[in-house]
Amino acid sequence: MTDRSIKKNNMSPRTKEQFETIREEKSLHIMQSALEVFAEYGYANSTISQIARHASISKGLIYNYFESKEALIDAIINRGFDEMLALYDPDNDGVITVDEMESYIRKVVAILKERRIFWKLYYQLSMQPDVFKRLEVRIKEMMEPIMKMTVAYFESMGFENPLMETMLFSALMDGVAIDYVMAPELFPIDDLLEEIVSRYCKKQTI
Amino acid sequence: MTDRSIKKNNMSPRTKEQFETIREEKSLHIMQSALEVFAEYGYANSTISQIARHASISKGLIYNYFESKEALIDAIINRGFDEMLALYDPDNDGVITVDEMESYIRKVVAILKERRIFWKLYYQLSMQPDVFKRLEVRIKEMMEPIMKMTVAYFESMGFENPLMETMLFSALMDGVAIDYVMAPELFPIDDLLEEIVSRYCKKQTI
Amino acid sequence: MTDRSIKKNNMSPRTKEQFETIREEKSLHIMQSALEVFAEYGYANSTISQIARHASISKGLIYNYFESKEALIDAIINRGFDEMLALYDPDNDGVITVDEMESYIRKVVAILKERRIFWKLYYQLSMQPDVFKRLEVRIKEMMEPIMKMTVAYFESMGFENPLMETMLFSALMDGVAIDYVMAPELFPIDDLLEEIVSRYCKKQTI
Amino acid sequence: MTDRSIKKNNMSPRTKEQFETIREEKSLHIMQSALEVFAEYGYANSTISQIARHASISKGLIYNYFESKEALIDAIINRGFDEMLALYDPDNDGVITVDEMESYIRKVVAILKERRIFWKLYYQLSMQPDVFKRLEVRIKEMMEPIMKMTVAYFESMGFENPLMETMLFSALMDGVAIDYVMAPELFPIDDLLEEIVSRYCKKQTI
DNA sequence: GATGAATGAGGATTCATTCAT
DNA sequence: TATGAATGAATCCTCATTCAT
Repeated sequence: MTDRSIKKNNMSPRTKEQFETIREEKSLHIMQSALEVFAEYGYANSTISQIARHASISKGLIYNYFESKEALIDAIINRGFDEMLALYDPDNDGVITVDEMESYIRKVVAILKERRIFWKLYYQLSMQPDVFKRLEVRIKEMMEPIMKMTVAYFESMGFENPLMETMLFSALMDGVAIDYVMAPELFPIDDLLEEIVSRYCKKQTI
Repeated sequence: MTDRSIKKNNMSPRTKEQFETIREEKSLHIMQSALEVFAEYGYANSTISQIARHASISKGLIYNYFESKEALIDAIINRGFDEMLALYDPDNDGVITVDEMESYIRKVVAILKERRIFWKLYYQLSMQPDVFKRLEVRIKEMMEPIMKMTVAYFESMGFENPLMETMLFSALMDGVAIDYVMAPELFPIDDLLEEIVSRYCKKQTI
Repeated sequence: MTDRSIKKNNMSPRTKEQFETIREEKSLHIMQSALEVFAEYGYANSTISQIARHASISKGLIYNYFESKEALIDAIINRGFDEMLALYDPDNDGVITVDEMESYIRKVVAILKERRIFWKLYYQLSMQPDVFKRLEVRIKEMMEPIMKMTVAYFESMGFENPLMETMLFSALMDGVAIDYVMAPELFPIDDLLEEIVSRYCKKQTI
Repeated sequence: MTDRSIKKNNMSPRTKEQFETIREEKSLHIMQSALEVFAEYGYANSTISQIARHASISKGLIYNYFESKEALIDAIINRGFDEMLALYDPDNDGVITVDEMESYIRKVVAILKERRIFWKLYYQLSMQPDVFKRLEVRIKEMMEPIMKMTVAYFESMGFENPLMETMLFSALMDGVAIDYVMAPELFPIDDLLEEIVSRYCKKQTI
């Protein structure tokens, strides 16, 4: 009560901060709702009306926050990438240890599980030629350090052909991700995770 | 019957077989053109007009051969599946030898290379929830014998957990396929093929 | 006056007059901003948001002063007309002298130059059928005395067909106004003004 | 009857010529219908639906013939210009005689009367800043030879300041055109025409 | 008075599909 | 069989206007 009266102590307009908070929250809400709809029905099959309904807002409001349907999906994807980078952060310049590799693999799987819907949409879009073009640059930016790290890792592990090993490893991870994302209930990702870890991160003793 | 064949003789219109051949060819031509357009622009972004233009025919004619855009894509996919099955034909009920496994892997990659565009479209569609539903049954039908075969293979090879090995193997093959299909010029599929073969089909000698 | 300065001293609320002055000023500010936007982009292409931005106020505030976009443009036009009438004031009931005619012509041109933007908008709107209907009555009201005066003038000057002369004169003035308003830098209105004056207001001496 | 049976003698597709005829006719029909709607309600207030209804066709068909509403109005204006140029054709390089000037003035008025609706739309649009920009180049192209001719005429007629005379004359013609186009029933254009002719094309005899 | 988030009716445009020829 | 004109439902997007604060 007191709380409330403080908040609405007068009829003056909202402060800049209040507006910013609203924008931030609503923007996220729209992105989340859109993500769900896109992932469920596919980007092309989802309509702005559907998203608005799902988010319990009006169509027009979406355009108050995003220039277009395309800008909306771009924002969603970019935010997803940012989140992943924040979680992942591969700023290792030097040698990757076995432990670090294990940690990386586990992180990838954890993110996959936590944000499965996002990754479902991501894979859906990345197969779409036109969207792919828009994502290409960011994807390359993101993948490069990871690839480098992986090559370095396999080198340090004494593999004969680290580059090929990296490609095999990447393909495996891609395949695991897609198979899981498309049918999580059928895909025992945790078991596979352990297997992959034990296969790629066994500390070579003796 | 007789009546008909008599009529056909003067003014010599085409025979029934000729008609059918023409229909068949035209139908294939449309499917091929559509495949190319779909793969290039994505299914949803491709219009019937575009396909007609690409095939150098009229819009209307497409509807003479296919009920709808959906029927067209279904026909393309089914034909692709049929082709693959024809090439592959895994009717081995019994034990799979190492040679057979190698042959299988090589065949998959060969098909992938030969009909890359088709597979690009296939992966694109299979990520699309609505299309996926239509494909699901056929995919499962196709995959089941392959999965069975693979499990049997790993069993016969004495793997501890053949089912998991199969999933890892499938994920790897999926990943390889997707990575290749999306960026063939960057992906050294032939090298990887040899590596995979040597890894999974090494005759375990003592 | 005294009153006002007293009240201002103790944080006290503004007087009624102050409020009205503020309202009046803000209202004028909005009208001026809107005029500029309308003239630049055209009435239909201008949005309330644009006007608000141009006036550095919020959208909502505009509706605090004007019922609607239509009411806003009406207010602008009416104010422009009022200003013109105030400047012009053709309350001559009797005979118009040559000097009066000259003065009238000069005034029209002066107003045109001073408030070019307004007239640009005016011509823009008057060509728009729907807006024209709303303006029609006022325009006729304004034009009638001017027309009458002009007819009387040409009569008094001994023209054979004063009505036609009036129409020609009006058309000329209209044409000059439009040509100037649309491309002021290309149109030597001052030279033309002198020519028109010398042509229509030469005191016919013998 | 016979005629008809010839036309529909078989069920074969339309020939290229037939299609071209259809396109040409329908395109003109749409432009004419759109012109009427635009002139009546103003460009911005007219909807494609309205035009379609007025033309008794579907909305979609309009887009089969014109890329956009903008392209439609551009086509209308350009066609109007072309028609005028075809009628007018001022390829006089040398001296303009009094008769030619008279003929020109009469032609302008005749065109104005014949295609009043078009000119009403034209003036409406030319006041619209955005449309004006698109028309500007063509207008200048069209006006230049006319202006040149007029200057030459006034020069040859021994006027002191032919350039200013040309501007006055143009302004007068503009004013006449606009006044007539906006309210033809109130504007005695034929009388004015005679007056203008007699004023500007009197053969100066001694 | 002032703000800008929110609404929703309305308009331009697209495109699968039909149909007359 | 083959053509492309024609349809109209569906969709994106805009923007005047309202409203809570």
